[in-house]
Amino acid sequence: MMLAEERSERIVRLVNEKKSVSVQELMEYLDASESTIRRDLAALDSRGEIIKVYGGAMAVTLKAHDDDIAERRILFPEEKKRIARYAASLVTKDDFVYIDAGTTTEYIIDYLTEKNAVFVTNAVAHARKLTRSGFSVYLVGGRLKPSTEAVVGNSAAEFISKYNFTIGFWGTNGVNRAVGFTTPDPEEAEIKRISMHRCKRRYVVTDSSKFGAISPVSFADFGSAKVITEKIDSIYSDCDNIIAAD
Amino acid sequence: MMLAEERSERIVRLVNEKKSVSVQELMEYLDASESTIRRDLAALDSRGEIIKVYGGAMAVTLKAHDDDIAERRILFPEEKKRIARYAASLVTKDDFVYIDAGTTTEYIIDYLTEKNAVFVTNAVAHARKLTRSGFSVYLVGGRLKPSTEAVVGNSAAEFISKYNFTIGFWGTNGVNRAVGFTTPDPEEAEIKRISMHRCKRRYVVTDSSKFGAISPVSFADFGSAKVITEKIDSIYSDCDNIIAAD
DNA sequence: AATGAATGTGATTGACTTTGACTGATATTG
DNA sequence: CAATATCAGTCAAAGTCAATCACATTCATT
Repeated sequence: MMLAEERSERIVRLVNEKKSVSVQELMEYLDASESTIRRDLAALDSRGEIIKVYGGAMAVTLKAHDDDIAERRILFPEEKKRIARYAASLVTKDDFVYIDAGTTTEYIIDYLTEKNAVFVTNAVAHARKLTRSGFSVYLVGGRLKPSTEAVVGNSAAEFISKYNFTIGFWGTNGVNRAVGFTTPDPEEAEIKRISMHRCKRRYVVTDSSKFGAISPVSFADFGSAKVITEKIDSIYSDCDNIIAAD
Repeated sequence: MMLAEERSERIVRLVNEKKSVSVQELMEYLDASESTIRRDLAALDSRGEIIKVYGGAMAVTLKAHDDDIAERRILFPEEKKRIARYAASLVTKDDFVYIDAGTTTEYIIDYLTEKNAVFVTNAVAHARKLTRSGFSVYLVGGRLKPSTEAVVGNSAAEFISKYNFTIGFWGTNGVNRAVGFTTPDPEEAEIKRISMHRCKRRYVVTDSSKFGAISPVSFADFGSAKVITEKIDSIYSDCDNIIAAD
């Protein structure tokens, strides 16, 4: 029988590799009972090493908010990866890049190739990932929000205001023609708003399910950024700022 | 019968090869009793050569901390924990606390109890640990240094300069009467220097092995902070700024 | 040689932890 | 709304633990 500690480590490694994994898969792979796997997942989740979701677990990713049920499902994130790959391809050698906290934006990092670009982010996880991949990273300073481990607040806003980004990527919980881009958390919205103001080429990355949705706080007008998504809803087919990632 | 020393060596070698090993396996392989294996594991764990876990032991996965691998070996948890416990007890309700990057300072977090205090740190790991324990945390903004995942550089210095700390804790690689406190990295030294200037009650936490040592860059005079250590070297017994943690 | 202090060992113990099966509650799907 | 899957909780059995004890060996002192 495997040591409990070793089992936990393997779960974390597996979850991080595959991004999401089901309880069933873990049972087979680690040859342990459902109860044991569930207990492990609960413990790892409470330590913040993984995120438990219905049916299994996902890698730790900073998401806009935990109340978004769709985000908390196990989903094979093919769409997100496609979106991320396209977004990453937009970064060029001399860019000074802002990357917002969030799941979709995190995937972008996996596809970045331009080692000369300089990156700024307010997400602790993104910063670590970037620096481990050998990119030059600046972390935004300020209050650390416990639920998402993103940096927010006055200090953060002030910090960002010093920079002028050439390109930036933001996540969103809602894309709506009338109210623009929206998110549930006022503090994160404020950071998004300010960072967008300081940026020349603005991209909102989102899967198509967010089209039409409205979350409590708006952080930008619909026309103020290009939207990268996986397929364009017919209702929005006349918009020239929506890009379908192939 | 095998020599105790040889048995220990074999355990370490086995653990490092296999990454994890159970007590049962070791009993068979070394033909020793459970009691003996357990005693060996306890000793090796306290020396930091392996990590004891429920059911057996795992290899020490040394994380990339450029300078203090040696430190981790010489003197493992007990002394550091004692130092950390004492340091943590100094934090009171209304404190605005700076915590420097480093292993010893990280241990302090485990013993903090004062939930009303506010914390600032330039170490990503410390910030996450603090926020998960329910403390209010501000992360210093600036360039993320890959090797230590600490925030350094101009931006960081400027960020820190906005604050006035009531109490702060710093690690060091050398404590020397003549040259003061020293560390190998110029950038981290700069951050230490600036954060100390902005702080009223300054504490350097260090194990006694660092006394007398000199590292490349000085960041503070010997007299400018109180030193918390586990035992006072006789050569320094006349100093009134050294505290032995009980 | 005899003594006894110091150390290393293995057996035994009761306390504690982990595990897998089971169960009724809750969530998801068609 | 019914069928199915997943969930958290409880339980007994198995496994693991630290503490203690008795015994053997070593080694310095008498």
